[in-house]
Amino acid sequence: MAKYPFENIEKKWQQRWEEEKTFHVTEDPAYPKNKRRYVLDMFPYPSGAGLHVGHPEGYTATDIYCRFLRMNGYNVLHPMGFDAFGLPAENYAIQTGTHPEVTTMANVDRFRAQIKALGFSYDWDREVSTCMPDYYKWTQWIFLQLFKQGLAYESEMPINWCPSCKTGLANEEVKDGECERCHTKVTRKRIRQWVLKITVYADRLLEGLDKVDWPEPIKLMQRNWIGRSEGASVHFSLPGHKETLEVYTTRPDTLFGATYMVLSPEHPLVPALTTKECKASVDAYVQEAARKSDLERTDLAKDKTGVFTGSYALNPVTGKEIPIWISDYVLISYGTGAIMGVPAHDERDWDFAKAFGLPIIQVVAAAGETGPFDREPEACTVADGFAVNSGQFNGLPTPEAIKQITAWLEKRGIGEKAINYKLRDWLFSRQRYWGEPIPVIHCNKCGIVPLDEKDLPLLLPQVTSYTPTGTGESPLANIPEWVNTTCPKCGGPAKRETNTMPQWAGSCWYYLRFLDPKNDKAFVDPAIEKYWMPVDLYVGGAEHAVLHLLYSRFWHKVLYDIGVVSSDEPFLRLVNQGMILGEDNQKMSKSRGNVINPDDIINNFGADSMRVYEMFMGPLEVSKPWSTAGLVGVSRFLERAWATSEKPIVDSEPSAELTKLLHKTIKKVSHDTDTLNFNTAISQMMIFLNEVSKLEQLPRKLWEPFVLLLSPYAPHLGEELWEKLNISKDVSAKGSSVSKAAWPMYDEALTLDEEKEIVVQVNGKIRDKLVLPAGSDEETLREKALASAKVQEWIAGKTIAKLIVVKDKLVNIVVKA
RNA sequence: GCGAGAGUGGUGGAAUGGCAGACACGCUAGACUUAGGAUCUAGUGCCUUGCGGCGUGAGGGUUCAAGUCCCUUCUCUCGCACCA
Repeated sequence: MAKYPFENIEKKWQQRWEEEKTFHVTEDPAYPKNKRRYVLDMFPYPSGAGLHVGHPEGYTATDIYCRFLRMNGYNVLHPMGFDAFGLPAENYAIQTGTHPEVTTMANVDRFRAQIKALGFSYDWDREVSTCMPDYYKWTQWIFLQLFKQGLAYESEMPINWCPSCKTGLANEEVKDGECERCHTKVTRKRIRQWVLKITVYADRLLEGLDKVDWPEPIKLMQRNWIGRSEGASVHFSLPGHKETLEVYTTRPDTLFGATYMVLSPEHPLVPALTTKECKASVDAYVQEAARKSDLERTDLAKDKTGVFTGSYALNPVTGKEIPIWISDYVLISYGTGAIMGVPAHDERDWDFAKAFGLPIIQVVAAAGETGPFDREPEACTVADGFAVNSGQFNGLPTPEAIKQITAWLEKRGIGEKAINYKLRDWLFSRQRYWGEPIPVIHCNKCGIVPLDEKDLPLLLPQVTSYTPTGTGESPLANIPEWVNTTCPKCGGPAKRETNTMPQWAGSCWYYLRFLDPKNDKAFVDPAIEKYWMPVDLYVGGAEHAVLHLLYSRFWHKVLYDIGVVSSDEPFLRLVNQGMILGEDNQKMSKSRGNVINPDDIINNFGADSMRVYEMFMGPLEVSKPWSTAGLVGVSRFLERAWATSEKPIVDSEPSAELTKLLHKTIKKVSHDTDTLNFNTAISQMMIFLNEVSKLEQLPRKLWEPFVLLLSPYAPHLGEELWEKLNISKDVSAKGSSVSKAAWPMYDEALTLDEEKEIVVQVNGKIRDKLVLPAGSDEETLREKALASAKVQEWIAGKTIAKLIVVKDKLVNIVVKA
């Protein structure tokens, strides 16, 4: 069989689509709200390596879905753009002196060409790149809104610092104590930073998850990251000091068991609480802790360390003095940076008390435990139970004890109900060049002054050196003529902010810019925003579970609160595509040499084969290995479709059997495409084609619907086959495209079989099969089953205990010896 | 350690609690040929000469019936990791 001319076909149709703007979309009011869909891909970072086979997986899925929706009468917004600010281009600039804009634009061009070569139905008139001034003008504008809302502030806390990237990192960017990007060990550094108050939105971000159709694991990851917990604040008085020591605990019911306190080494009260005798050891410990990296303080040092401060606090319920220690197992960044030590009911406190010989008092007993409870317990128990050794609260089950002790504390003004989060504010500035300049000015007189909105965009200046200073200042700090400016408020001399925004900034809101990408009056026109938003389907990798997807939701909620967007959640439905592994079942990587290049596949097998194969590999959501042999199988399927199309088209009626198969196929492909189960939809099309390709002549009634079904999957071949079909109808004129044709309908009646194969089981084992008219009643099934000779052999001499009949499916005869 | 997900032929994978292995790859045999990642036909879970038996990581359970539901357990992948 001749190889089908995919090179010509694919080039031809890609040109046609481009020239005729086939996929250009407008806010046509004729479509009611329920006939509009916004289907979004996670836009790529245009790396120097070019497109990866992973990219087309999600892009093909959404493309098929969009084409399917259009053919079903929907107005579909399906845009693409580029996440174009980022470190690799800047690092390349440091090595070669080439401006990041030059490399980035070259990479964007390459990515665009590669993406277009796959025949996706994007509206390219809406393309955006986050590094373009007319785009980042609005990123800066959003920053100003955050600033005005009091959600952006400067801070000088010790932060995660990547010595290799020479920049600060957000908590979300640190994995296993390493920089997520370059795997360098993260150290701590104290420099001035811009921080966004994402914590203010913690509850809203949590609640919003209940409203969206996202994979549960992703929701769970976000919930865990936000890490809300309920408990109580307790104020311990400090004999000899005016201050009190506040701690946060989720187990106020264990207060009677608090036998010591621990402060984080960074806690502000440490100097005041340290007695003369203990000063030397405390100072040494504090210094040692400051020197350690986070990793050393956690992973490598599970053995508890700490020193006594020499001071005591009063346990508010027992009135006893308990010693105050410092230890690095208490984190300054969570709660109040201080804890009460309840060794009997907290593993960490148990370890600490054991290490330093501190008293351990049991205050919670398991249900049924009888005591006595006056001895030191043998093991730490964290489970709920009932209170013991807790005075008036004895006997209360844990939840009730928590309530009552909290109320008791509140009444005396020494404690109250409290809520805490693991989520920290978002460290938003980077000490690098290739990012959005933060649009604020530092004035000696007026302090921090935001730029006026009319002065946006604040352009990135040209620099001679891209090398980060490494001292905590960006390369922008080395350009005096840019840094030195005048204060917009007082007109006096002032300095520009030299930090830039992280890469997440541009990707936080790109889905909004796609709506109205050329608007220079607003970041999006409100009417257009209302027309499309929110995003109906968002497809991308799971690696963004807590980074991009949390940041985006945060910004979106702020934009909602200031009234510039109409929904409080941006992405209604999220689907994560699985990773495509190498043929060796390992993650694709240059070092393993198992990388598949999409360009090679397109050149050798065509874009349609690539698309259909990636969808045929398995379910969209799971990881699966690449197999070139599997690709060949799909390629043969398309070859066969082409070969079949070369047969003479006839208007005669197809056989009843094939008509039935056609209607079953339309039904299954329609359903499976709608639910994104592309692999089984393709399988059904293969079954159909295997039968139809046996014919000598091709009935139009079979072939037309099949071409329509195939066309979202293999759009170039689809167009070509459609054109071939319609030559006699003379509608191959300009503007005609299979993508504008109507999706085929099926007749439910024609999908039903007249005869059903009935399985006959004896004691659950298949002993015979009967063919009976569909809908045969139970009585008939029973009679026919019992009449079967094979069945008779198996039930001879036995008594029938039970007889189960499932209509149109099976008969199970349960017999006893 | 905690949390989540996944374990089905030689391979990728199908299966509203009702015929396990659709579809595809690979393999075997045959046909054909303009030797092409051809094409066509038949076969292909394991054991057994056969009747038949056994099979969805392992072990229990519920059910007339379990890949599917429940419990226990193992392995792998991912996420979090002293968050009080």
